[in-house]
Amino acid sequence: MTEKDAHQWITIGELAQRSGVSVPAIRFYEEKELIWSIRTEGKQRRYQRAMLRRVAIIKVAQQVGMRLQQVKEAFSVLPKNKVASKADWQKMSQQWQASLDVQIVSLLQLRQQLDWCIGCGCLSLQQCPLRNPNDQMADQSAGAHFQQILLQLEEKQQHLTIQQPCIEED
Amino acid sequence: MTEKDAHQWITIGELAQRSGVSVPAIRFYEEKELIWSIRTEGKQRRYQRAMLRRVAIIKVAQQVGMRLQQVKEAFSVLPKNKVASKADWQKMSQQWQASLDVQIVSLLQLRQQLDWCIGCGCLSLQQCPLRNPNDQMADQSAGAHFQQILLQLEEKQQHLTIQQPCIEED
DNA sequence: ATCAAAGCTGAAGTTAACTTGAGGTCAAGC
DNA sequence: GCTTGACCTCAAGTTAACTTCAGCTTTGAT
Repeated sequence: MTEKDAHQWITIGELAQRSGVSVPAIRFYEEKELIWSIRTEGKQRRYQRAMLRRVAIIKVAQQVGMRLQQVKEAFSVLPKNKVASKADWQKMSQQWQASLDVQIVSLLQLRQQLDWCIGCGCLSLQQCPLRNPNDQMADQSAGAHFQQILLQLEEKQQHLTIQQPCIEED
Repeated sequence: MTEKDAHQWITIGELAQRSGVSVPAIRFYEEKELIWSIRTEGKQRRYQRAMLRRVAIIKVAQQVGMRLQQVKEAFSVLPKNKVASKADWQKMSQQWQASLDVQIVSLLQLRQQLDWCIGCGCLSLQQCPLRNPNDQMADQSAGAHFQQILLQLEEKQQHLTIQQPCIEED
């Protein structure tokens, strides 16, 4: 192994520590084929640094209620046994967007249902999104209020941080 | 029981069917104290129509990755043994917003990470949000792009419907 | 009065996503 | 060359959120 090659591969402990998940969890992800490794002569796992990105994505996806199976399916468009290129990730991105958007909209609806629908007094009225899921956001004031929530969230994002330790690669 | 009283209480079967979850699931939620009922002389459960709202909230919350325990905690600010008032729901709403916002921001980050960060070529660059979680969205173009995503989502919401059968109450 | 559909309890089974433990092997610094 | 922390496999245990099953009771329509 050259100096450069040595830099290319990391141990399971390093992957675990730097991505913030446990060592057995990493093995579990590999068993489920969300990530992959090569083995040393002594049968120990060595991961490419690029796996850090995958584990990070797994973690975020789980935080928002996705199953490992869904993540695996999303990853399935990425090439096996070589590092994914920019184009590969782009392809995955596109295929994932629809379900991500459904997820985001669900959350926004939940937030609205609590923050706005209930808060503004439509608890028992016809225009409540909960009562009329197909017809929601129909009137102007609803749309305006929705946009306002989005703008507030945009601000909030500058300050919020999700738990995501040292990731540094490629 | 008067005509009006009879209308007030629904069976477990009706609650299940109209909220779109199974009968055992309803019992399970009650056992976990997310909902409650009174009993008939013959020990059968009878629910207030208002429980439909709770079950609906449970379902949406689960879709976005929340645990029943979290939902229970959120519900805990609502009054026990009487129907929650508008003020009660408002109180719950406020207490839930912070964690909801974290959740939404996580999702938006995931979406961005795939759709924007990777798609635009910063996969291996310093300004990637994945690499610099504390410093993200710092520059102008990032902010502009983020806002654009939000606006697209707003449109999308008019067409997307989450699975949520007949809810009609109070 | 009867009888089927709907309900009841309690216990056991299921799936996802891990964790914990036992018993043995590798590799890197002294 | 040896020791010790990191790694290995395999198996069993755990928690959440239910589902399924067995055996019995209630309800409501005829």
